[in-house]
Amino acid sequence: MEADEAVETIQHEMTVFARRARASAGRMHPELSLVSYTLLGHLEERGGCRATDLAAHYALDKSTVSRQVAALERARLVERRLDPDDHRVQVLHLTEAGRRILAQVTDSRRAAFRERLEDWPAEDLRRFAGYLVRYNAWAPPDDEA
Amino acid sequence: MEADEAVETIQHEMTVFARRARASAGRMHPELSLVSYTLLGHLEERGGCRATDLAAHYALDKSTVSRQVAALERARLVERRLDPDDHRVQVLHLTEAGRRILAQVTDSRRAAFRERLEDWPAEDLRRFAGYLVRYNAWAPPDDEA
DNA sequence: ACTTCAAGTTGTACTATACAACCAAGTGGG
DNA sequence: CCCACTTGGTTGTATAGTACAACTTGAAGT
Repeated sequence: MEADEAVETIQHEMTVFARRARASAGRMHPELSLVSYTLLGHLEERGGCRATDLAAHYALDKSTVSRQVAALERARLVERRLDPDDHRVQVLHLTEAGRRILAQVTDSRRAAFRERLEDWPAEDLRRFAGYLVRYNAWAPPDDEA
Repeated sequence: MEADEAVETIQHEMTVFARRARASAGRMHPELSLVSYTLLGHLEERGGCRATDLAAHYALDKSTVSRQVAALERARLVERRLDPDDHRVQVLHLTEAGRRILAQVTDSRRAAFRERLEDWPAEDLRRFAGYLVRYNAWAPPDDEA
């Protein structure tokens, strides 16, 4: 395979993947959309942050995040704590239920990935993981993420 | 990196990518959504097919395809030809304009990918492409695509 | 204090999608 | 030959996710 051809293949396969991902994620976990899952994961990693940070980090409009967070709060997966120093700010935290659901969905996603990748040699897994990190780390001129 | 860790990284990075892809594809090409682009590409490859085939191939509801195709027809990018042997069937074909737009978007997407991948050694490109093909080729128990 | 800025919410609109109900055209058994 | 069934497609309706614009409230700077 030529390098140019490889680029085209990458383009094609990434496109295929992108088209499939949301729908299949939704089918796997009707209880937690890909976006909600991502936001919950971010909260877990950071141990709480502001809606604005989520919006900036994921290139979503603040209104979008506002509604997502409202839904997550209704579902009792996150809670908001008013920042005592700046009353405009609501710091978002996972609830116990949120942590539980997140862990559960993460497990089930992990199981799906494991199954999908179970026949791969360890060396290929490592390389593939590395390539993906490198691919995603690329910062576009006008950042997209 | 351990193999398990690699699987987690793959999961994480694929998730990140999936979340970003549609939005950025939309921003790159407001004139042709990712789905429309994919459908047009399919028509180009096959040189015409039925709406039902598109629906089956991309795991989309026939109503979804119907509306997408209707929009593409309104935009004069595809045309429908009634199958003379079976009047239920409409065979879809790219129009000249459709071919043109498709080529243009493909070029611009290709340029974006090339830019993103320009610093990669050829060997890495080849391997990455191979991994993606292999990843996407996996047929889930209850197929998703 | 008045202006300006920042964080969020709400109104509105649009796209992609699914499911169900439907129509129209073939197909096959009695 | 007719009626039931199947297949390809459209339309009605509902939902999720998203953006943009207008607004509210609180903070900060001159």
